[in-house]
Amino acid sequence: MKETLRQLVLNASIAAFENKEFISADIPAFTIEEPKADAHGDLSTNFALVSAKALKMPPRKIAETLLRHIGGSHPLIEKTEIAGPGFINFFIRPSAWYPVLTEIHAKDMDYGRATTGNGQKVQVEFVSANPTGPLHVGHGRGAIVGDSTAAMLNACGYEVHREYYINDAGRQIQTLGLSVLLRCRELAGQKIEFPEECYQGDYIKDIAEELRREKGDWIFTLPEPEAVAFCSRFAADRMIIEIRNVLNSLGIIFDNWYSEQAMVDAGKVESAIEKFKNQKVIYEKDGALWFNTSAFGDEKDRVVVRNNGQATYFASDIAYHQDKLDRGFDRIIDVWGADHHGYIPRIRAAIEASGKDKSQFTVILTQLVNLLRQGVPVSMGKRSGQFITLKEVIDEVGRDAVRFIFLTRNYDSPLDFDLEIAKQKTNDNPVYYVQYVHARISSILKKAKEENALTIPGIDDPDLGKAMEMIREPEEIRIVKHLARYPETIRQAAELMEPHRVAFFLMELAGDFHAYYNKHRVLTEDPALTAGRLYLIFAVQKVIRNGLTLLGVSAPDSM
RNA sequence: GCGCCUGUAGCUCAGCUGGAUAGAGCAACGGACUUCUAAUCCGUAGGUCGCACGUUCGAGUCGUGCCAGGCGCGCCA
Repeated sequence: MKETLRQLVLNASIAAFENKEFISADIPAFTIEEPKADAHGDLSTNFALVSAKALKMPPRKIAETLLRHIGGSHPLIEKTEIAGPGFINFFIRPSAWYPVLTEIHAKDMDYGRATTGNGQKVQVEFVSANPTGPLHVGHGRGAIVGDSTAAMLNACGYEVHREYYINDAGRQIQTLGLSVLLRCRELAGQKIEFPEECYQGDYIKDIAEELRREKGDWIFTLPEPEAVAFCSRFAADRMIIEIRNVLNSLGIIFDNWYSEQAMVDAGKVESAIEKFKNQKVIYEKDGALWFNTSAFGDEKDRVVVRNNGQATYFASDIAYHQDKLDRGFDRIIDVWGADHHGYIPRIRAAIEASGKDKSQFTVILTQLVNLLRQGVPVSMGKRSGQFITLKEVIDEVGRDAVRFIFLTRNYDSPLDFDLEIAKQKTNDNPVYYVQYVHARISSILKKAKEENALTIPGIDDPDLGKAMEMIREPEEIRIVKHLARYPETIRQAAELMEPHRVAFFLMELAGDFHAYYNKHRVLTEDPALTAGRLYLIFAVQKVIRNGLTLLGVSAPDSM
């Protein structure tokens, strides 16, 4: 619809130019958009305002000229007007919206899908929490934002690859192993000193118990370094399984779990360092190796290999991102917690140093989550071991509500997650509001089926046209207009990587539907009217279902 | 001190990359179930868009400077 109008406006401006009424055919970018107020029509353009300078004419004069060339008898347009400083408002004929419904029914699950991605390969890496402890709600936010962003990119024709990077090399894994080993000794009755830098949580004890069940005292026969190494591997494997289960319970499935250790073992860190040494972006100073990140906009250069010969975390990340590029992804998206933002410039430097365009690399920073219970902050201290895990939150609140809550905020804003509010089945928790639409419509369709005289017209049904003509209540037109915006919403959400736009779209659509439902009956005495309304609400149900699916939220038939 | 993010109704948040009279939900108040699910709807009330300049036909949106809060600024991960 928008595109049709855009063409109409452009053609009219060209006609005016050829008629020497406009002095230029070079028109600045103008918009076609839905005005906020219904009184301003269905669609509106600022053409006359933005082109006033180029045409050296007052906006209202431009608008008049343009409208004269558009003429008064377009099949889509009921009427036009010039308003305010020079907006042109278009009022669309109700019948012009009907094809949207037919399109929804024809495309069904594919309604809203686009091909703008052109099959480009995109990798979305998210969560990637260290396997040294359970996931918390902050990880949950990244998980859900990452997963839904991936889903939206996929819906727009990108070939999406979801990946989890496992930090299973390095010191924190050693610490994990040591923590477990000490707990094993404790279980065996030995007196131990449990260091403060070890992981304090009870899950360490659980893993230690499991290890003892499987291996008994065997672990104590190993020399300490080997025992720690074994415990590290054992514990990390257990943690990964646990993490995977929790993410699965949110409906999140990764295409790949990428092991840092495996990458190191394959020599990829060394070869990446070698490569950048040859390019002279890695150099030696004070016995350490440095990456020349400041040449790419970072505050200062960063150490890659310490003077004791140990590679830093950054070295692994250089190699990892190099490997992503080598795997042929056109775009790389990393979802990180906001506390890692200082890390972006150096990773970006590593990407640019390998000759890639920085636009191919995007970081989504999800802001902090404050976990509350009835407005009171819940302690999140990892050190104390006293924290509420993501699993506990999901168990208490439910998958759909957790996902929706994280998706009704821009990831840029810090988020208060109140467990008590999340549990309530009210409008503080709008997931139910949206799902209720789906359930209500299912209920109507079921009833229509039971009264089997009432059926939804098929696309080839000769009576379809007549049925659609019955859709003319303002509340109905409002819904159809809303449905028409769905594909654009998905495109924007994907392009901007802002899945919350879809959640808000659904809430607004739900609002329109509930208002309609309370005012009008779908199942009536008039077969044509009923058919038209069934056609409408079935389309609503499909869009709600499609949108919820992208958000990873279920669309129940009854509630 | 420097960098990133945030600041919109009492609370939680939107605001479609600059449009017209700034919107929802919750909370408050008043109404609507013998009808397809009341997890719903209708109405009332609620605002100096942190503050100040600037950019232009037009600013919650862009720029600069302040103020407030959060998070970062290791040869840690």
